[in-house]
Amino acid sequence: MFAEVIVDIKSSNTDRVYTYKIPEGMKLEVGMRVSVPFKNRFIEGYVISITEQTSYPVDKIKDIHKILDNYSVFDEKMIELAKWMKDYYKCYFSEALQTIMPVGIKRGEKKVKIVRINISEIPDELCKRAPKQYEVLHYLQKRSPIRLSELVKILNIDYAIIKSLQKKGYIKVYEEEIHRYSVKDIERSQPLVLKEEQEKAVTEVKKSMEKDVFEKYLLFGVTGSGKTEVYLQLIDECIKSGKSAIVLVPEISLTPQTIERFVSRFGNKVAVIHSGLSPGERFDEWRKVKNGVVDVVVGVRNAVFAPFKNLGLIIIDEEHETTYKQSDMRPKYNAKEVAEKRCELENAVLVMASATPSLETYYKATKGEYKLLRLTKRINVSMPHIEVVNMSDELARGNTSIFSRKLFSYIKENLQKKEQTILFLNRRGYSSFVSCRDCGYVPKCPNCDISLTYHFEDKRLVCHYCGYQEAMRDTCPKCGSKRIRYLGIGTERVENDIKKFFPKARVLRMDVDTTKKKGSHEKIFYDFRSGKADILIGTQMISKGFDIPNVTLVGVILADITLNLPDFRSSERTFQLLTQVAGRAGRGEKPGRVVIQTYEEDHYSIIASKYQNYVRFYNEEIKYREIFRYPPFSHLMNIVISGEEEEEVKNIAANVYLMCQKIVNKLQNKSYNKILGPAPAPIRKINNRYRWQVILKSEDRNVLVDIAEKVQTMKYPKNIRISVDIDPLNIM
DNA sequence: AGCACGCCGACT
DNA sequence: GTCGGCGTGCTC
Ligand SMILES: [Zn+2]
Ligand SMILES: [Zn+2]
Repeated sequence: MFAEVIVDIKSSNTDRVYTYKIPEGMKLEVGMRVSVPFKNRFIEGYVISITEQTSYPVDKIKDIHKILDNYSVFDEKMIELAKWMKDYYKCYFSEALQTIMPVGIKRGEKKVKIVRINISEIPDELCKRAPKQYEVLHYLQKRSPIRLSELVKILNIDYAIIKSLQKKGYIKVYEEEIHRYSVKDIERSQPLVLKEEQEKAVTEVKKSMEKDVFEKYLLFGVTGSGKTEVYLQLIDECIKSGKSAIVLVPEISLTPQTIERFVSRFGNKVAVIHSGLSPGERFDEWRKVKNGVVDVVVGVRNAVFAPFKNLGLIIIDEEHETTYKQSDMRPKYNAKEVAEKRCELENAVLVMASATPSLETYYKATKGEYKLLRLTKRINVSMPHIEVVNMSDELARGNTSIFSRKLFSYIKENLQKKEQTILFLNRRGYSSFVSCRDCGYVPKCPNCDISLTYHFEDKRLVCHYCGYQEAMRDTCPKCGSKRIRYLGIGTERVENDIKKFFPKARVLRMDVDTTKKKGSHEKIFYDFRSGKADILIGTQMISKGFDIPNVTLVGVILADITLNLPDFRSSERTFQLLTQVAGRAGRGEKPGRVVIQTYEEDHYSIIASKYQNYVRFYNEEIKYREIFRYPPFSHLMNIVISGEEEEEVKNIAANVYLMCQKIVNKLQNKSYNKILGPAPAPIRKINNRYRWQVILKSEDRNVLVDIAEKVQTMKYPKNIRISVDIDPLNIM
């Protein structure tokens, strides 16, 4: 008997199946982790199938060394899922499998090679005789011990150098283990009586679950329409029919309150996977699922891989959230797509829910790919009163402060009434844009229609998608005004101005600076909630999460910042943000007021937010997407080239561009394909590495996948790194 | 010749 | 990703 094994090596030429012999008496199962001989060492591998025969010459086949766990990690469907992931996201098979695997499973077994210097003085003759070896020793005098792989990368050397130093006894190389750093009783709740719309949604989804068929739903429910109760009753139905359910929740809203709602209904049948778990704790939760101890998993992105044997339902709360996309690590997967695939493989039902669905999702719902369920009525929540203030008017009337007269007077009133205020300001971010203070005009790229980024160094306006450039203007092309310049405000400025105008107000600030420490985010919320401050100033983070009943005023200092992010989704982000921010005002019994300050009061995102009308926003935005062929009318792919020498990076980026062009030109089908760039990435330098990017736009996702394959297997100079993201949600 | 070092291909 | 083998080129 033979086992087909995927080995744990991240390289394109080992990304295939290797055949091993199963020794007599070894009780090997499909999906087990094993240790196998590979060249002259032992490495980890994953058994993806067991066969009677093999086409590979039997005399060359080695035996499996040993089984690593006493159970199978992946069932057949999970292996199928990994196969799909590696093809869909163009990653190695081993990476897909490791993404599905719980991190804690490896415990202390993983080893790394460590290099330690063994002499105090570097022999003089080495300097001339073997300069590279001298360099290594010189470096080790400053930093030793160090990981071998790190040393090789930093000094850009070959392993042969280490080998000869080791032979001479100047250094020692040894293996070391990687150490991992190392629910209470809640009163049970009863199902609530559903309102008509909720009842209808539950009945509809229930029908599909009973039929055991793969079905996809979009639950489009306004803020406060009781989506969670719908989830709870669907899960209840699912469990009753002997199946299990997964609920994906954005990290930020996985609060004690949220967890309590699930635990109070389903008790110890619920496992919670949040990002604060240590690898060991994660592994424990994973085991609970595997052993059938729980029926429900509530968790963040990677909870989509919860290894239920009989999955019936996946719910994705706040479906439009970008946290469902893993953008920092390979594979760059989106849990929404993975969930869809998993449901297909398991004949389960997928329910995606949002008050502000992503354009792609709503588009698919209009095309009938997702069945649309609506919750239009708010339960026990009144809609806040939303007002938009045109900041150009304020300037025209001589008000140069960052607060409009309206917002200023509302803040004053709120302070007198002892009611709380939230002032929202988008993070100034890594890029800045230019706008006309008189008419709101913002220079955009003629090719891509995204806002141009202002570069302070050379005073030029640059498009981060395609590299288009123009000189900074001194007059507005729309109205002729000379007041066209960089626009941006930081949270410090808002805090200072509040202190200046309202010296007695107690202010809390919540931004990247004040929330660096773990738990500080929660502490600020707790302090504010318990009334320790009158005004909370914050960025993105305050738009979701905790309910604060006493907040009756929300001020958006400058909606333009979000509106002009260099991203084709900036309008969508703005609408989502403003809707969420509006939901923060008046959640208690007191009615809320929202003031949105902007220079672009006629923008459809702003108008639709004012009337809290998603469909109105959607109808405008979808037109723009179609004209400029952005998703859902195409797929994007972002290729980032990084390295220490900017010139080199730029040249490689140009090569990558040419290669993409060659592939596109050779295509037989006449699909729409466009290659943009190369352009400097919005974040031009990270960790001393310069970054350039090439962006591709294609109607046919397979074209992008093919190019991703070629780009990733191409040879590059050492120190040049390539990162490919298909369907990116953030282009940085 | 003898060593240093970069490059290439194979690993079941 | 990691290893050994091999070719080149420099020094003794
Ligand atoms: Zn103007
Ligand atoms: Zn452009």
